Amino acid sequence: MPHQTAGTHALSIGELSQRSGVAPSALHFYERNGLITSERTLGNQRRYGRDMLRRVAFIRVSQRVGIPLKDIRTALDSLPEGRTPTKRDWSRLSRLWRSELDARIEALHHLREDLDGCIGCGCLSLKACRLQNPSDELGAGGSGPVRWEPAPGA
Amino acid sequence: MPHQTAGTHALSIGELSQRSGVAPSALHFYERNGLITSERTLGNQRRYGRDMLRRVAFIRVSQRVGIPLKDIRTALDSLPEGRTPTKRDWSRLSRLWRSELDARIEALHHLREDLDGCIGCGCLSLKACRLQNPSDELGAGGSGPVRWEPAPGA
DNA sequence: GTAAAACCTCAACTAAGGTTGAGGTCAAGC
DNA sequence: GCTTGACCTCAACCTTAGTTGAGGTTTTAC
Repeated sequence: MPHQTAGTHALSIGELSQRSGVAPSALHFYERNGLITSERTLGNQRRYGRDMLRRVAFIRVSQRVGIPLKDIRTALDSLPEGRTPTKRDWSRLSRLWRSELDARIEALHHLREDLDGCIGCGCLSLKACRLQNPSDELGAGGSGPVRWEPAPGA
Repeated sequence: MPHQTAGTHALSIGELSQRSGVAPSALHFYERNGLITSERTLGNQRRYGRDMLRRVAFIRVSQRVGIPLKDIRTALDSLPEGRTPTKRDWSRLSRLWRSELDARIEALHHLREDLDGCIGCGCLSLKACRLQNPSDELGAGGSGPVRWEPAPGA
């Protein structure tokens, strides 16, 4: 540990890990995948700017919303280069997931209705039961709603 | 194709695949994992009873709800052996996922509230922002609510 | 100045839910 | 009776999101 305990110095990977609650191996992984960046010491050890704390925070929050890392990366790539992102920047990004979350909730409500129908009839019939014909709601080849669940078979 | 086109004969894997919309490779996979079963012809080809249609249907529906195959298998194992499941049986199983779905919806609502807070302040602060402290709601080592999302870091 | 803790890279492994391909067999129709 | 499509097994591979371990280097603390 360096002398400063809560100052403004660059963070080692251990410190970032501690403060963000994300394992060092995961931070390595994020860096390999372009989600975070680091400077290096003369001895090749990573040093993170303090804005990386918020960046990692954003990554975790996004994951909680269910966004895949690939998409999180795309969002992060839209941050301005050359300057530390402001609160306004982060605010904008967070807003991105808001509609995602709404859609997800909507879809679960639908699913619940359908499930209730099926609980009632116990049918699960391929012909009659809507639960059996997701093509209905995914557009069956058209450009329907976004497929927000992992979509097992596709 | 056999002569009967819509009768009551046992289904080949191709037929089950067609009628259920699930790829043969996935059916193989389900069988390997004990989610479905088949008889074999003298020539070692799979023949499925017609109740497998509903079984596969249940599997897909469950996946849409977000239940992992392992748990779907546990549910299926609770079906009575020796007789074809009735609608009542399927109804009971479907009801199993109902509370699962409710919990999921609940959790997303919470998350949305938290996200709204963060959109407002743009903070993502490790100290102040609830989104940053999921330990709050996961009990931080206690036995809190069920962790229903993949929980990336744990 | 040295020991221990922290760090480095790289490769291999994990889990879920499958898909793909090789090499060989079965069954249906003509 | 033979061809063709459907089927069989088994092993390897895919994606996502990482973890684990080996073997070696840096930093920190005393």
